[in-house]
Amino acid sequence: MYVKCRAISDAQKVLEELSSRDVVSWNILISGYIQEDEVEQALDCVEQMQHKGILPDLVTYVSALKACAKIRAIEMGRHFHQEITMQGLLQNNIELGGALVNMYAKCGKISEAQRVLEELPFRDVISWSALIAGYVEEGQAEQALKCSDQMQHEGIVPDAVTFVYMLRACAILRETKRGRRIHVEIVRQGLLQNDIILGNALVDMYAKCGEVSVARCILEELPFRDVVSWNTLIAGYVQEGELEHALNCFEWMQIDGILPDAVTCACVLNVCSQQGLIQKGQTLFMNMITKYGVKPSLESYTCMIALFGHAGHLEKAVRLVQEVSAAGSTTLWHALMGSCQKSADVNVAEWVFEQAESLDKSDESAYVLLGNIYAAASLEGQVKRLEGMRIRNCY
DNA sequence: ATAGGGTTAG
Repeated sequence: MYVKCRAISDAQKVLEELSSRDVVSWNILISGYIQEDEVEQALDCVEQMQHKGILPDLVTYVSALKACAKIRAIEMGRHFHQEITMQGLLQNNIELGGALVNMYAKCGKISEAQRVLEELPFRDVISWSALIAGYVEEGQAEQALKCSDQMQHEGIVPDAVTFVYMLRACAILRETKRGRRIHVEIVRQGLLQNDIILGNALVDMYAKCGEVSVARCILEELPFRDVVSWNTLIAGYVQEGELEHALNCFEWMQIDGILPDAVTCACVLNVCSQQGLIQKGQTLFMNMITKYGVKPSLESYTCMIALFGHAGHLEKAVRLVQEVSAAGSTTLWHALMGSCQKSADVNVAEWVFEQAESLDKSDESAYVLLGNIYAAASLEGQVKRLEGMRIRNCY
């Protein structure tokens, strides 16, 4: 109950207070920690239970492998694999096989994942999909599609998850034709009616293949859309250089009742920055906090500073740098000085440098950047003078 | 009673 209510510390407390604990109570706590992304704790529990003389069962191993997959702990994963083999647990349990293939695939050990799959007494759509996923994540899209063929040759029908990976493979290869065949199959299975993730993967496949207008049609025909659907389409337009359309989608998504998230804001802010759309960028930057509940990241600031910098609104840019913590300011001075470098304006760069210096004398990067700008303008004397200053101020 | 694979940027 506590695990399902996401009150993991209460679950832990109850477990500690039990007069006796069996493998099931431990398994429940372990799966709870994994659910909360507290993977180290989960693995710790596996050790603790063994220490207390309780042997892991196949459910424990499934969770343990999932934990290893999450943090790419290949050595520990191999250790569990060994224990599983010694106990002969793979012979009669299909879930364990899937978890094992997934663990190797997530750790980037595709050939081991492949070998494990081949040696399983039973293969199903899940263990196959885990392997296909591994190939896709490694960028080996051809292999991923070959696997899906082989799977179907064994009489196993792809499901929504398999299709997501097959579509991603097509996107990597820009294989619109193959993607379209998969699309037909998905429609035939009626999978688009209640699966937004699959719908989004389809939109993404067409977008990445350069068919953004098709992607848009798919998006519009989905039974509903979420923030990822719109982000995918916006990214597609950006990729094709259709920035106007990208900005329009930003409006459409809000009309559609979807609140932009951090990904949306990052994309749109980049578009504003590329296009020199100061007003739009500034409005978005303000709305992030007040309307969308998105805390501007360091990248958002970098974007705004590049935008202000290129437009010559340096006071605004400097004020923005002053807003963020010292930890991020180095990056932002880089961005600001960088925008001076592009316009090759030595005077402006010097002014920005003075602003930076008055804030943080120990920061070397401002010296390096101004030095580069002097060098680009062949002002060797200034380079030397600056070097002298840097040595005095930074050491 | 507890357990396996999934989407978007740069």
